[in-house]
Amino acid sequence: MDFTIAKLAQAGGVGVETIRYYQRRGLFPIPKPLGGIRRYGAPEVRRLKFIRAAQAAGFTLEEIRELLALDAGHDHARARALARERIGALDARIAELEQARDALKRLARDCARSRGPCPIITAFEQDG
Amino acid sequence: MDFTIAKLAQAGGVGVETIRYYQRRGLFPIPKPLGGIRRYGAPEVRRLKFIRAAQAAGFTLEEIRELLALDAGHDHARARALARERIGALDARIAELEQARDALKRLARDCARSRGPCPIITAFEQDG
DNA sequence: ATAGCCTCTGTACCATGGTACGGAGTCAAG
DNA sequence: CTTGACTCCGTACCATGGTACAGAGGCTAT
Repeated sequence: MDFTIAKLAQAGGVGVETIRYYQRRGLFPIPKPLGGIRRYGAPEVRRLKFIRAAQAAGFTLEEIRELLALDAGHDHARARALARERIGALDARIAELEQARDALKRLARDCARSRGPCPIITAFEQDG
Repeated sequence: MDFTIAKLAQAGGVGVETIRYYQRRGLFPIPKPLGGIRRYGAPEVRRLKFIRAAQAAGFTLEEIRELLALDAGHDHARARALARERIGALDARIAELEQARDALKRLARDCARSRGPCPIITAFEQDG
């Protein structure tokens, strides 16, 4: 509950430089130090975890900055708009990756059986 | 069937500079010009489409370069190893994106109904 | 009170996948 | 036989998301 930047970084599973980077990017508040060194606590750990989770959902740091700037979470409309936008992008990306995965699976199967040019390479060349 | 670089780029839906970049990266052969200017044909269009398809599947340009270097597609074993590796990564990434999407969907629904702090923001802070 | 580790600040550098630009050469049409 | 569009080449620059490092100062244990 009383962290230096290194402890905070460790708690969030990131590097110290990453925290500083987030501070520079405006994703992270810069607490006023009690004498030269900044102290962090549970809210900062949560914020850090939020950033990582949002990143996993494909939000860019800039979008995350905006989400965080919807101070205390009272601008529901804007947050929902960002969420909907991201859900759409996620649906599209998931479909794309599934298609790619299924194509690769088929090809890997065929490849094990065929002779001559590898289907993994030739197939992509046809319908790519 | 007789393309300059601009036509090739157009056929593949990329920019001219992107083709040159691929040439520099070794993903693309540099045909010997018939006098100062290079000519491309159907095989180059296929190769370009292959590159774009492989990118959509999440291969890096370096991996694509390797796939293409499995000259004429005869190194099945290596191609399959790359494919399997990529399939695993795709499965993992798809699962991650699905989880993120489902979480966002739930939150967007809750957000429409709630008052006070927005669930989209607070929820990520809990379980992020 | 000093060694040794940590912090702060600023700046530079990295990988990835391009994108832009200047200068010179090429090519087809008028 | 020149104009205008395109090509080639090299180099520089861009965004994204960090990562590294130098120099100065702070903190803690001995």
